Amino acid sequence: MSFTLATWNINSVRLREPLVCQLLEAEGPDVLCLQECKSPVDKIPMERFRELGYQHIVARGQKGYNGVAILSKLPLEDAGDRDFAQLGHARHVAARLENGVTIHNFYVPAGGDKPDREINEKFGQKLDYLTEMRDWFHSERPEKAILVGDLNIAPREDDVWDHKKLLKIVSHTPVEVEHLGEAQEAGAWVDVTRADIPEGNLYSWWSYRSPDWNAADKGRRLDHVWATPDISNAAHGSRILREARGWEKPSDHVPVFATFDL
DNA sequence: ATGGTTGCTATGCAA
Repeated sequence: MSFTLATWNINSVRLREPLVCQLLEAEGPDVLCLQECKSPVDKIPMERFRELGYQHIVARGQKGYNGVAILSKLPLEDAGDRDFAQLGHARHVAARLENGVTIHNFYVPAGGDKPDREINEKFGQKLDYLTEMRDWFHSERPEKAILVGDLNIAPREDDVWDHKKLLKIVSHTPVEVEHLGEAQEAGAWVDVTRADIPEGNLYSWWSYRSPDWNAADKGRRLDHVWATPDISNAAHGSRILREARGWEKPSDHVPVFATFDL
């Protein structure tokens, strides 16, 4: 059995319902994980998604902020959620496919502007969120699992447009990279995208504030696909749909894909 | 050091 999965920070699922449909029609992933839906679950426009064959939907939402959803052609069951760092935010949901694979969909806190928890509470919350992810994976020891989402950290030098310029910019500071690395290690998660594409710069996000995103290309790889070692060898075909950043009324993030042969 | 843009929702906050 083979299935293709995509992850996309959609930055309002209601505003961008047409773009979600465009992606589902053009690419037809078996599973699409969305973040920043910015919608209560009962206001997610599910009808069009269902018409396109995505009959199975698991979501967590809140008004205006955060929100995660998993749209699937394949049957899946809700596998719960966790409120890491007790923020009361809809930032995680899990679902289980019939083949026993668990999919974790994450939206890690962005962390505010200043990379200093003494003066910026949000940065501390981001680090705490990652620490609690680490502790949970350490106790849980995930198996046959895939973790995707907007992790709001670009860990490698070639995950950003200028490593040195970004060392003090939230999303690429050493302390964040270290926290993310500990969470990854605790679950023995394999970075599927980088296992597939080990060389070269990779970005999944370009700021709205950069006037000519394509020419300037000041991107970061904030969106990730991880898998546990028991299934990571089954992953291939990773790609990042850069062109989606140029679509009409785009999200600032683009979809990241991987295929699993299981 | 600062501002640049977008979305939600009605004013500033979060990203």
